Amino acid sequence: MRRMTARPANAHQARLLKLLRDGGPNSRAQLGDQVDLSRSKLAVEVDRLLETELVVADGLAASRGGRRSHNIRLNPHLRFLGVDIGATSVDVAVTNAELEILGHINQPMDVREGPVAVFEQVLSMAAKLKASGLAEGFDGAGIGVPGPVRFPEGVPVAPPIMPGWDGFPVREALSQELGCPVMVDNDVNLMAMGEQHAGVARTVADFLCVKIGTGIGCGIVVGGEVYRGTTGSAGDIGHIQAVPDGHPCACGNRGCLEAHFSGAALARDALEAAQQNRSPELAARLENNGTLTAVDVAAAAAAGDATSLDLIREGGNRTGQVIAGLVSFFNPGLVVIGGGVTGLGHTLLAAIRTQVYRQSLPLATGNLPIVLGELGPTAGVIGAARLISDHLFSPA
Amino acid sequence: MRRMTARPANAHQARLLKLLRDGGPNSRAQLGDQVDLSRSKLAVEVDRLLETELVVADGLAASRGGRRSHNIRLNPHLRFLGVDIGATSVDVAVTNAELEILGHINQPMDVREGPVAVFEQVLSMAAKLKASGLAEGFDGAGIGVPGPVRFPEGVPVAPPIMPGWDGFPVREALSQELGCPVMVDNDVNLMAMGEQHAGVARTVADFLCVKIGTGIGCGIVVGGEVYRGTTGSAGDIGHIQAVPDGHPCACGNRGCLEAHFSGAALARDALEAAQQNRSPELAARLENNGTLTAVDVAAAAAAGDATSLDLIREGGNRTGQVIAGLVSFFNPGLVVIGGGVTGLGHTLLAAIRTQVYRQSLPLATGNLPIVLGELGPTAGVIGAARLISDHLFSPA
DNA sequence: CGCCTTTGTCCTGTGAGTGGAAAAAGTGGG
DNA sequence: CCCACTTTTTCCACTCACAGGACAAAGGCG
Repeated sequence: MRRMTARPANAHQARLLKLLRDGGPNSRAQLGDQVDLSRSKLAVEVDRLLETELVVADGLAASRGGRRSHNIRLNPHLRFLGVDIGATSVDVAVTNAELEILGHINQPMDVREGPVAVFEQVLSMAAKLKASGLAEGFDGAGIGVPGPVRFPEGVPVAPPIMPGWDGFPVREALSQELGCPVMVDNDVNLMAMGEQHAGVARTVADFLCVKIGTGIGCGIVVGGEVYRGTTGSAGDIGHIQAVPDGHPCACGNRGCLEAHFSGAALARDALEAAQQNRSPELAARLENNGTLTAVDVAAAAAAGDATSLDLIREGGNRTGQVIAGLVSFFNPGLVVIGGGVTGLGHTLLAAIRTQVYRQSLPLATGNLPIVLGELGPTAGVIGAARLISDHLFSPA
Repeated sequence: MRRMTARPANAHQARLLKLLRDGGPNSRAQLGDQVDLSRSKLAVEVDRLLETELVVADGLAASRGGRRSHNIRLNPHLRFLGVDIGATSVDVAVTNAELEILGHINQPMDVREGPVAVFEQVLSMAAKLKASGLAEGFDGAGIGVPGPVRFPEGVPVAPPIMPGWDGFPVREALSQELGCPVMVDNDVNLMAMGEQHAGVARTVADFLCVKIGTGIGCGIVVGGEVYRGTTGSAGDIGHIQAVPDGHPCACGNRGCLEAHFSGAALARDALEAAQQNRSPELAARLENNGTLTAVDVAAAAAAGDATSLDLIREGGNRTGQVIAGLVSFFNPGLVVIGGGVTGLGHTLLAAIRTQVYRQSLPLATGNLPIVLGELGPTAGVIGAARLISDHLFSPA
């Protein structure tokens, strides 16, 4: 199939496309209820969208008491590629225009191998998804990288954990390879967009999305829009000082949150505990696997290992302390916790909640839910698809 | 004179009014250069504005090489009232429609006397400004209060340092008394708007404005707009923990920034230093005045008093530490320091800068100016005038 | 089968806005 | 002082988007 290249010609069409994306198939009449346009105008715009083949007719809708209306839906052949590059693994997924995941692959990988090697892998994963018949091509791709991005250009800037990526024209290169429009963003921002689109943050205008993986970052949503800061590094909370004169951090300071709690820090602490024989559970796992990761700590904690539980609680406290400060400052309507360590589950969440509710003022915490992300590993790829669809469903 | 009641009829008129407010008198042609409207359309809208008397003709403009154009300006009889209620004093000022201060009064006062007493004083100050011939009446008033505000209703919510104000219908009441539209906001937000309108932040879209007075607060500007948070308490950074297990704070926690550095904390520490004879300079001032305030510390520091300098440096360090966290999180393009303690001047600023530049990552601090506010005590009232003018110069 | 409701199409009127032409009001040089 | 050139302002005709009503189509329901 020929790939779609059309874009909405005006704000009305853009609005309609987003309604169809977020609400699925809809009749003209239902659309009319949502957009405050005259029926004639609406009909004209829908007809034009049909001409572009961005939307197609889709049979009859259920009757609402009178004549049945014809349904309209986004072209079911549209395909978006969502790519979420983490520090230690890549997620690649195909979605339809409604951002439903049709196929999803996850593979371990190390970003430090550099952009060329990583893209090779991403492209082969995309090819595998194509080969399985899910897509004949892609109409757009969103891609998340674990570091700050100069958003308009789609280029990573000074990413601490991604040596070799600084200034690499990710957007440009991938657009070339895939032959479709590409948008690049920080992985944390994409997670926030994912949870906003299909997860717990659907109805909240201002919220924070804290991702605890190999590092720690925070997506900031203001008025429904991701806020990226002046240089694209907003939300980089991993290097906020959590412990005065604490552990040394790769950034050169001491006591950074990330140095005290993150996937990497947790693995390090777990290893130490195992070697010092403070936790038989962890020691056994070390014996078995040769290494320890956050997953081992989660499993050990689930098995009741006291040391692991302590590690999680301690980390949750630190994180909660930092989040408490952010809550006072930002006064969000919701805080979402996500990322690799969500496996730590309720123990972690309880520790965070305790700190936040204790340290922030009641006015800010009074009605503040602090919850785990709903989408798990799919948040990033859904957010990536959302990113590119927002772009493509805007007037050119 | 009859007060103006007209409002712009559409977005174009609103745009024009704001251009005239921010750029002063302008010719039709100059306006045309800025608004991307056809000459005919522009002429129509200007004529309508002239009819409403919101703008008036104002003689001929300088020639730009051809026919001289007629100048247009906002009605010079328009008057806004800017009120900035602090914890210990009130500022009231009259501005014209271009937000230039025509008269400004400051009087000591204690917010804790409650809204009724404070308003009595504000109204008498406003009356005094009227009596001096600066205004015959007010076309709008902006008012800042030192605590969180439910913005749409203009009502303080759970203000910690303003007992008796919780839920008091400030907007409603003042509007009644003054007979003009009123908008209410947090004093820190108004300071941010003031610096944005006429101060150091004129060209920056995203910035923080930290006000250190009796308490500590932070105005947050995102994309040129003040961000107020879900419940209106955004920027309430005084109760972020700055020192683990530090001084007890009125809020019930320990180690809050405000408990370690603020006008009140500084006065307390100075008193202690004087009584313990650690500072002859401060002791002498205590002897003279019977009390000590931040002003005394500033004066003593200026005179070279080592203890006072230490207090300021210590406080600046604490504040800088918190700001460093906010900078990492928010990645602003500018940080403005203002409020009562700006008298502490460069010593304070240097301490803050040191902490921020040391603790935040280079990407966020690389091009980040940290400066003192330019407007001093007028920032609040200018911001207040700006608030109400933004409201009145928007389509009804 | 007839009446009612809802949906979709058509058509015309209106008002906003554009862009060109021309008039008005300057400047500056010969 | 006159003339060529510029800029500003007004005027006017034309376009275009859009609303909203009339009407046809299609279905539900008694």
